[in-house]
Amino acid sequence: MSAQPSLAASTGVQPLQRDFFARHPRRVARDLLGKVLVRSRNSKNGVGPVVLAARIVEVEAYLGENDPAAHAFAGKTARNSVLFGPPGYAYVYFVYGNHYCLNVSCQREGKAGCVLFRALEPLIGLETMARARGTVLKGPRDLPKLTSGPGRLAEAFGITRARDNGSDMVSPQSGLWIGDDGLYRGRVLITPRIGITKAADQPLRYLVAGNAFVSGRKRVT
DNA sequence: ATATCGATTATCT
DNA sequence: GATAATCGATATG
Repeated sequence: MSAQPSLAASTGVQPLQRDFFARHPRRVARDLLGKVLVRSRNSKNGVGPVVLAARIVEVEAYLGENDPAAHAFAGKTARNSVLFGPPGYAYVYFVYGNHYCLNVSCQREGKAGCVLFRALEPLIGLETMARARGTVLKGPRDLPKLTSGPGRLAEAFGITRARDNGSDMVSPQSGLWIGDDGLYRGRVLITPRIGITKAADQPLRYLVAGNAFVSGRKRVT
């Protein structure tokens, strides 16, 4: 037994294996629904470790060099090099001069592919997320604005390219990882991807049916 | 409730 | 110089 309980133990979440990500982005995207994104890092004022956790409820698959909408489409560059590396690593990019977006690499070295995180359902550390978002929680109505949308969830988790690009999302020690708590059951809905102009018709967006934290307008299904 | 628009900068042509 | 895997504010029904 270690002196401190492991983060996996304290959150009740077991990290995913590398193999999970060594598959086609469509498979990975589908199977990421219901898993848990965990942030752990030392706090600045030394009060204690910061732990954030949220359930993944909406993602999009990007298919690499054959997908006109993917950052990997034009080949490997300094910006997207993580996508061409091994699976299970964080690809963080900056967009519209304002926001960071989080992806996880898939498939295998040399074969780019990834999944974009679009919405989360907060589980642990809601107040910290609200602070990071520059808001104060007054009621349940405020919760979706914390983590519904790729830019919002990145801000809530304090994700930046400088800090997190290239992090190993299979290792709790990296401070940003994905795990399974075995609790989730939900129905999956598949729709076209959002906010893109190329290949906008392909159904590569995966979401949990009826979940209140999914981004975009409410939908009756 | 839905539509439109401006902000702001890394990256690529 | 143009564009962008977005968000929040403002305008309008």
